[in-house]
Amino acid sequence: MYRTNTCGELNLSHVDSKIVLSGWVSKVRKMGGMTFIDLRDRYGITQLSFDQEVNADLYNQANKLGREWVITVEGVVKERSSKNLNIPTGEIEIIASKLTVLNESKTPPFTIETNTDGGDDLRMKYRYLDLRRNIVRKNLELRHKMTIETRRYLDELNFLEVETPVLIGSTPEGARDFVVPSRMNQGEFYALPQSPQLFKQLLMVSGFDRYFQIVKCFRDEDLRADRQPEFTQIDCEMSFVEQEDILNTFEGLTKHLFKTLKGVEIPDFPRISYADAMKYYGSDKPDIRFDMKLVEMKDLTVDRNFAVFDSVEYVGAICVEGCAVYTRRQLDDLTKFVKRPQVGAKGLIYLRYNEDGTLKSSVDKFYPEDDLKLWAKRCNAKPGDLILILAGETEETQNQLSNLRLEMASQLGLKDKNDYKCLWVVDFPLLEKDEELDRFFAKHHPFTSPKHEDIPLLDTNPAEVRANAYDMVINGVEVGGGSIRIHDSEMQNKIFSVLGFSHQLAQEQFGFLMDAFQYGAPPHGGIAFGLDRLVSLFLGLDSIRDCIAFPKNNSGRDTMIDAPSRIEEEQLDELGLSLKKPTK
RNA sequence: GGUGUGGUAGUUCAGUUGGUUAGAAUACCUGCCUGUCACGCAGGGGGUCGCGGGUUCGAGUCCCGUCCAUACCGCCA
Repeated sequence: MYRTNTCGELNLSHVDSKIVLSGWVSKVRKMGGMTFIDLRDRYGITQLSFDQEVNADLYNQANKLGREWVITVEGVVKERSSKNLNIPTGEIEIIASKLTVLNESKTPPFTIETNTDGGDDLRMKYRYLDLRRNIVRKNLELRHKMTIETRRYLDELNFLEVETPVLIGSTPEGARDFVVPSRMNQGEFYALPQSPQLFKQLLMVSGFDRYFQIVKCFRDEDLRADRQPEFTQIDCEMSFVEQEDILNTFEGLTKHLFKTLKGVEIPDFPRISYADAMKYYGSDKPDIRFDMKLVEMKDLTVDRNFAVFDSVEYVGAICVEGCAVYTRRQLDDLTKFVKRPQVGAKGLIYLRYNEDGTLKSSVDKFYPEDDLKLWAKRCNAKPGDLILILAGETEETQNQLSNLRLEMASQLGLKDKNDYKCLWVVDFPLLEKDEELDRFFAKHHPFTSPKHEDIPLLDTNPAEVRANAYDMVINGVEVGGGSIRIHDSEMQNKIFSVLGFSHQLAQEQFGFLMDAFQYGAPPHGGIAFGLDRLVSLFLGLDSIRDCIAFPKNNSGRDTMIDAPSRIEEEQLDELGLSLKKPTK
C-alpha cells in the first residue's frame, strides 16, 4: 500500500494511528543522532522523525535520502514535543517504522519552495518541477474552482455546454490565424479558431437558446504578459435577449465567482459609455480603483502666445493628489516617462499647487497667476496637489494621459490588488476607420449589431454609429466583451457592404452564416470572458503565465518540450508542402 | 518590425575609473551536532563572464555585430 493518508491532513486527533504516507522529500534536517524529513505531496507537508537510538537502521537509511526522492513511509502518528503552528500538520510527526525509496531524484536545478531561487526561464524549462511548488499549484487550484463554479452557475440557468470544432476555416478579418495543412486536401488549410464565434451563432439558429463553452482559442499574434497564443475563453451566447439581459446575467456570474472564490461581495457594476471612458480616463478599459480623471483644459489655455497649447487640438490634465512636493528630478523622470516612444508625448507641463497656496508652473512666463488659478480650479486641485498637462491630437493625448494616470497610481500605491472595481463599458463605436487604407473595420466583429437609433447614420456618417457592444472591465483589465448580434441577413449584408466586403466575398467567407440566417434566426447576443485574465486577476498575478500549467514564452515557444520544431521531409511531402528557404 | 532592460558558479545576483588569483548568498559534497522546521557550526568542490569580432600593454568592464530572455509599442475584429 502506498498511502492511507495524505501529507496535509494528519493532526492531534490521529495520534497513535498507524499510517502510510507517500510523497517527495522536501527537506532533510540532520540534527546529529536525529533526523527530520519534510515529506510533501499536493496536500501539504508532514514531518517524519528518525531517532538513532530508537532505530539505527532506519535512521541511517533516512540520512541517505536526497531532495525530491519519492518515498513511502509506514509509521505511527505522535504528538511533537516542539510544535510548528505555521503548518496544519505542525503538532504531529511520524515515527517511522519502515521506509521505502520508490524513486531517486537528481538534484533539481532550483529549490522547490514558495520563494524559489529559480528564474522564469528555468522554471518554464522544468515546469513539471515548478508545478510542485505550493504557490503555483494553488494558482491552478483556483483556476479549477473557477471553471467548476462557472459551470455550476450557468448550468443552473439552463446553459448548455456544447463543443465546437477546432479545425475550421481561415477568415481574413481579425487576428492572424494559426494554420494547419490538410493532408487529404492538399494545398488547403484549416485554421484554429480565434473564438467559436460563428459556431455559437449557428447554435442559436439551432435553437440552443443558452450556450456556453470553456474553450481554447488561438491567435497568432505577438505575446504579452497578458496574451498567450493559445488561451481559454468562457464563451457564451443567448437567444431572445437584449443587451440588458446579457449584462445582468454575466454580472451575476462575475459576482458569483467573486463570492464563492474570494468571499467578496461586489456591488452592482457601474456603466460608462465608450465616449465617456475615453473622455475621463483616456482608455476603453479604465481602472476606477482611483479617481484622477482627465480634465479638458484647451479653452483655458488659448491666446497667451504659448504656441504649443495654441496649436494643438486638445489640452488635458490630471490632478495628482499630494504630489506638489515632487522634486525637479521626479518631474524630469515623469517627462522622460511620457516621452518614451511607448507613450509618445512631446513634453510634459506641470503646475504645482503648493501647500502655502502659491502656484508654480513650467509655463508661468506665458500665463498670469489668475490663469493658473483657473486651471487649478478646473482640476479641483487642493493645496499640495500636482497638475500634469499634456497637449496634442485628442485621442493620442488622452491615451498618453491614461498612461501617465496609471503610472502615477502605481507610484502612489493606489493599485490595491485586493480591491476589485468592476464596470461595464458600453456603446462602443461599431466601426473603426483605417486612415491609411481609407476603409472601415469592425471594432468588435462584423456580426455586431448597430444601435437601432444609429442605423440611419450607416449611410451618412458610419464613424458615429454606436454598437450594441460591451466590455467588462475589472481594475483596468478587459476581462470580457461581447455584443448583440445581427440576426437579419439584410442588415448583415448592409454591414458587409459598409465594411467593403463584396457580396461575393461575404458569401465565400460567411455564406453558411448568411444562409443560416434565412432559416429563422432568433435575436441573440453573447459575451466571452478571458479565463486566464480572470484567474490572474483573482490571484493578483502580474502575468497570466502563472495560472497556465504549460505556458509559452515571449517568443511563442514551449521551452520544456522545445516546440515549435521542424518536421521531417517525409511529413512535408505528405502534406504537399515545401519550405521556401532552408532553415538554419 | 521597433524601443528599453538583462545575460557572470547548479541557481539568484554583486563586480567601482579597463589593472593581482572574478566574489556573496543559496544549492551541492564532507564532518560535527538529539527537537529542528529558512536549524546551526566547520570545511570543500564548482566559472567558455551568452556567442563572434574589434580597441588596448591589458576587457566581465569600452565599441560593433549577433543570439537568447523579458517589458512595452506596432499587432491582438
